[in-house]
Amino acid sequence: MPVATKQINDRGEETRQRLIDAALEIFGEYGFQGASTRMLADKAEANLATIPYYFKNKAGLYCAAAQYIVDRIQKLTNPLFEKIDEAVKSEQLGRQEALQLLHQYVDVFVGVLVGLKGADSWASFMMREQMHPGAAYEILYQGLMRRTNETCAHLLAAILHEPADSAPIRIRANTIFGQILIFRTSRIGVLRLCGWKDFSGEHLEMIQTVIRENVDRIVNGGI
Amino acid sequence: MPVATKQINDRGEETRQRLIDAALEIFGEYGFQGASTRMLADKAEANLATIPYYFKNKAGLYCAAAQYIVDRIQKLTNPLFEKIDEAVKSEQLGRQEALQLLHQYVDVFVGVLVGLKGADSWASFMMREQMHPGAAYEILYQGLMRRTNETCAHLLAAILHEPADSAPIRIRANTIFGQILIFRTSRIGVLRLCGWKDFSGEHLEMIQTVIRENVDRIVNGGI
DNA sequence: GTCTATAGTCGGATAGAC
DNA sequence: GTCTATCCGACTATAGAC
Repeated sequence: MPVATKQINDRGEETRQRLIDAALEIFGEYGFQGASTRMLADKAEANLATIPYYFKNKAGLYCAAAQYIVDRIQKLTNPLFEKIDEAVKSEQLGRQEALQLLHQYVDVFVGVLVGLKGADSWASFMMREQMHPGAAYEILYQGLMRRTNETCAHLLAAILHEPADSAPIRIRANTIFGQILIFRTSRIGVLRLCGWKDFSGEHLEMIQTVIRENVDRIVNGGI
Repeated sequence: MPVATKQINDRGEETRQRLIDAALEIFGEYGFQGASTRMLADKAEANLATIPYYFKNKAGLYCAAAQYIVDRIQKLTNPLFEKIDEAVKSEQLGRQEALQLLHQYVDVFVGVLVGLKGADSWASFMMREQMHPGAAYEILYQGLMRRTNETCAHLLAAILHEPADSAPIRIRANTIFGQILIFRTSRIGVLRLCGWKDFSGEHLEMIQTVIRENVDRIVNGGI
């Protein structure tokens, strides 16, 4: 490929990526309807007409942003998911090993949901779609939520000796995830209640420790 | 007061209330920016100009809707809050009694957050403000969140013999609330994962039972 | 207290130059 | 691939009749 062509392509790819970065922030803050194409283009330092050029329309950019979130989070969670899948499939998953994997599950999601810097807009984006499914809901559900829940359910099933798709296991998987999620969905309120400025360092560790303890107690009470 | 005057006032009050009802639904679904005054007026079957007349502007209606949510939820939670406050102040709050009150706390909030019909728009409204505080945040925080968290913290403090404002207690109070909240914030996803159509009857009872069990195990593990 | 009419602004999308 | 210019519809808020 000639150098000139490659440079042109790269310039286009950069503009495309700047639009997605801007979309995450702007859609995250104002929602689909609240965000205007002018805000998006300004934030990306791109021309207004580049949005229909690269993404067909505003909704196309919205879906591209959702897919970007899915890809980025999958990179953080997939190593653990694959490890757990393998352990579950091997059918030799002991109680202690499963509990240890559950601890890692908690750690990974506390890291991603509570600790990850710059994930505020990702979280807003996802929670909006959860509360009011729109064009990007299916992308997020299929790409993230389903596997996240099923992985936790499989671990609980191994520990509590119940089928992974039974209602009590599904519910309990959600109560575990909910203990982490609240520090994201109610982040500002929780920080204020605790008198903290952010969830960093020791605060993050405390949250992790408490939730790990809770999880231990929840699954051990069911012996 | 002459009958004629009263009738006029009532008609005005009715219009005002219809606007607030519409505001809860429309703002809940589309957010502040996504909702248009035309949608609001149409839904309320009121004239467009009644919005600035009664609430000064769109933001005024938004805040009035927030205050309405606070008032309605307080009516559902205050009886329990007052009972708990009294028990805590009496300084004779035993472990068993505190645990029983904690069960009632779970039941009330599962009822309000998960089971309450027509609360979808209330929840959307509140979660939006949580994620991106706007004009109504202070109304919701002072009116609902603060007391909800503090009440749970006081009960945990009585059971675990720690100060109510210590970080571990505050965190644990949030992990308990988070177990309930997820069934609201991720309602659609959870229903889909469980293969349910709604959270009614036996499903609601199962959620309540699992969370109660979890709470028992969490606080009893800390002996 | 409610209505119509309208002013003034901002929205998404497109056409066509470069 | 990026830009300017522009169309046209939708928006909030107000003025003034009833």
